[in-house]
Amino acid sequence: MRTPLPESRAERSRMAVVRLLREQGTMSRADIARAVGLSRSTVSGIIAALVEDDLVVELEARLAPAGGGAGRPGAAVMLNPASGEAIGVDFGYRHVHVIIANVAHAVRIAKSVRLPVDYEPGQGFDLAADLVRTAIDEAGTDPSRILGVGVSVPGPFDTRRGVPNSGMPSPWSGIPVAAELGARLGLPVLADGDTKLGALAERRWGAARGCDEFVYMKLHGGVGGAFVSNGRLARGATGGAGEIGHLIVDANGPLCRCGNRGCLETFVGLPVVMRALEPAYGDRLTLRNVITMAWQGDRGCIRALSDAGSMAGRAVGMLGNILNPETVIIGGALSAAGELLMGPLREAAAAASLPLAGDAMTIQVGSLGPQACALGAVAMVLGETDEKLLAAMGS
Amino acid sequence: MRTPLPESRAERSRMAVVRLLREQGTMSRADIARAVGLSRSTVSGIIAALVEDDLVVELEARLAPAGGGAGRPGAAVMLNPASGEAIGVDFGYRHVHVIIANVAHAVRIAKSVRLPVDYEPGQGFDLAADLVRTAIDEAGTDPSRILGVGVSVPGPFDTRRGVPNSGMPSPWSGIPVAAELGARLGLPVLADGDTKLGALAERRWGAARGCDEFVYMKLHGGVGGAFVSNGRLARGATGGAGEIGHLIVDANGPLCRCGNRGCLETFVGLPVVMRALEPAYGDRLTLRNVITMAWQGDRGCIRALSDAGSMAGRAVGMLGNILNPETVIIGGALSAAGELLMGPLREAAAAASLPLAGDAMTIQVGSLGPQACALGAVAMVLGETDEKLLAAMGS
DNA sequence: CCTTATTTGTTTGATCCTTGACTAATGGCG
DNA sequence: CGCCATTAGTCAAGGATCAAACAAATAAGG
Repeated sequence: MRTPLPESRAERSRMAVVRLLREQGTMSRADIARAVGLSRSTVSGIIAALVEDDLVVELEARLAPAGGGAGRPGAAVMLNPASGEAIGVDFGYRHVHVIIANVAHAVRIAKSVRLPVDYEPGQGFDLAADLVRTAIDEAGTDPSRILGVGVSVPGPFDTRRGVPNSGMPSPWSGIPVAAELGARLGLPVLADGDTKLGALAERRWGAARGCDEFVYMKLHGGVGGAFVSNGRLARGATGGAGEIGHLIVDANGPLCRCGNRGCLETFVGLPVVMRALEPAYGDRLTLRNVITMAWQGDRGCIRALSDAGSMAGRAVGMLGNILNPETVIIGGALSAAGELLMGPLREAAAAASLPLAGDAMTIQVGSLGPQACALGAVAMVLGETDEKLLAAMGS
Repeated sequence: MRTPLPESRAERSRMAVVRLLREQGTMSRADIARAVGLSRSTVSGIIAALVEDDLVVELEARLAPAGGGAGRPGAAVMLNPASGEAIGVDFGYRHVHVIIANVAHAVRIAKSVRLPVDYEPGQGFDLAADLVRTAIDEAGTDPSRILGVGVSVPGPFDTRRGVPNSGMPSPWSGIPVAAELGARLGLPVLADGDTKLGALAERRWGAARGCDEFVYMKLHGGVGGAFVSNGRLARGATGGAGEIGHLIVDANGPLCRCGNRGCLETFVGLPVVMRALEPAYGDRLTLRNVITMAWQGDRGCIRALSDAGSMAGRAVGMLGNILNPETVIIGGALSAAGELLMGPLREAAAAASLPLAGDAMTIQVGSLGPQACALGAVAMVLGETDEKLLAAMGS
């Protein structure tokens, strides 16, 4: 009775509800009606059909009514966790992380493998494919229930053409990531840049939950970012929106590989911080060491983190003036330094931003830690996968 | 047969069509169907009803089919120009402009009055109200057919609270602009910041027509801006998004009233340019003089414009890296200098932006000139006014 | 405790919209 | 020139959705 793709109106409504539940987890019928713009009665019918097909389950839990105070509480419904799983793959600059989460957002398994710094993408794909297969195996997931694989790629990503696009020479340039990994796995694959996915994850499940105006800043090997405006992730003309590593914070600063001076990336970012400490501490230091020592009171380590924070804060202040976000989320490895980084960062941001923007802005550490990008990849799959789940529903 | 406000589904569809026609001007039924997501048959019915009510007229003109090549051409329909008019009021920093345009986007009348620099808002409201009444009179407009009045206010504007909000002391701070003018005119009034409205106008009718990723930069008394991302104007948490006057382009530059050094506004902007020329040329110079003399080859004037362009370009380059727009539109009084400003601006922008962003970005002068903000105010009214027109339709 | 106000979920007839088929009008191709 | 492919506009039949009314479930207030 169902045509293959020419989604009927009913099919579209059904999908809108499923997608919403994938993103939001658990809601009442009335919540859903408000969110997708259908009437309560229509949503009731759709939910009944989905329950009939075992795609949705109704919990005994009751949800507080919308008005806050009085009113009959709603019945919580959620996607049947057994109805699908999504895989997130995060290519870091020397790791690959893989997680599997079900449609209820529960992380079923998380694995990780170390790679040499500046590994070749091909090497990464092979390893990631192995890791994904192992994870599927260990989790005991039925491959037919996998909705898709989301991939997080370091650096800017041109979503329209589907390739990494840093604008500078890089081994990742021009590689059709989704196709490469898809060929190795035989699964549908979606790809995007790490910063955009980190922002997506923090917005859906982390510190920026539900926030429609925010900036995500990733202090990691390089410095990247992304921002959400009007509730939608900005991509720009070629996927470069939000990339703030080359914001100029000091016109007389050190030379950057981009050809300018004083880019944010020349002050902040893991290699720069580590190199600053090398003369005094040697080259066996890890970031973890630095943070531990700083907390124990080591003045040099404190200063290194504080310097990075100040410069990042200057950039945050300028971004605040331009984008006027409600909140700024700091992610990436450096964010593990906590207040040692954030104190100076906040101070510098306040100094550099106008009261109009600065007073309205909170700055906080991301709440998802190193899993942020892999979770974002999962969120992308849960948010964008379409027919798969519905096609599996039978008559 | 019609309930007052609980818009039925049909009513909503009807409104969507009307609103689309207000924005787009003239389309075929098939175009409308694609744009609002209804079927051709439904749109046909709606148009028939609107024609019946004299709100829409069908032209003899035929529009080329969508596929480009073959196919039956569509019949052009547009809103009946006699069915409504919108008024735009632009408070400049020493002028008030008023225009009246009909729903077909035709400017029926444009008037302007000069004010002392830094006039009081109250004074401006009184004058503007008089000017609007005169304009309505001269145009012979029936007041009952006026959809609303849009107001452009200089500087940042907090749309959520409906008041100007520069974050710095200003006579406009905290004044409920729409209410003030509405009380004087007895008409529905909408207000927003000049830069946002300029961007809106350039997007709808000007150089950024239909562009979903662009930045608008207004080089005027101060320096302001706005940007569109994902096809939607960014407002930010408190209406400050896009305000780029305090982007720091030279950390060692002159002190700015905002408390930082080297803000864009300390290099570009009318007063700064004029003051730079004062020692050599005296204080009787006007911008118009400067531009004329520059075109005639005066080295000092050329240099003043070129310096402003370079600094603005640096900011454009940085904005390009962050926002990755398809195009950047330069508006405001200074943009009248044309290539004398734009040449150095483009050069500096190219130097400051990464290839990823810079190669994808065109920079051009706005095409609406000094009327941009008033037209944007009209666009806001045409885009956001709702019931008024439909309520007037009778049975 | 009982009433009132509020919100949820369900039912039903009416309405709006779409699907599919048909005709009209054009460009491209042999 | 005549045929085909393509798109626009219209019409009838069948569905999807909604509005209205109702019952159920709670909080707040007397």
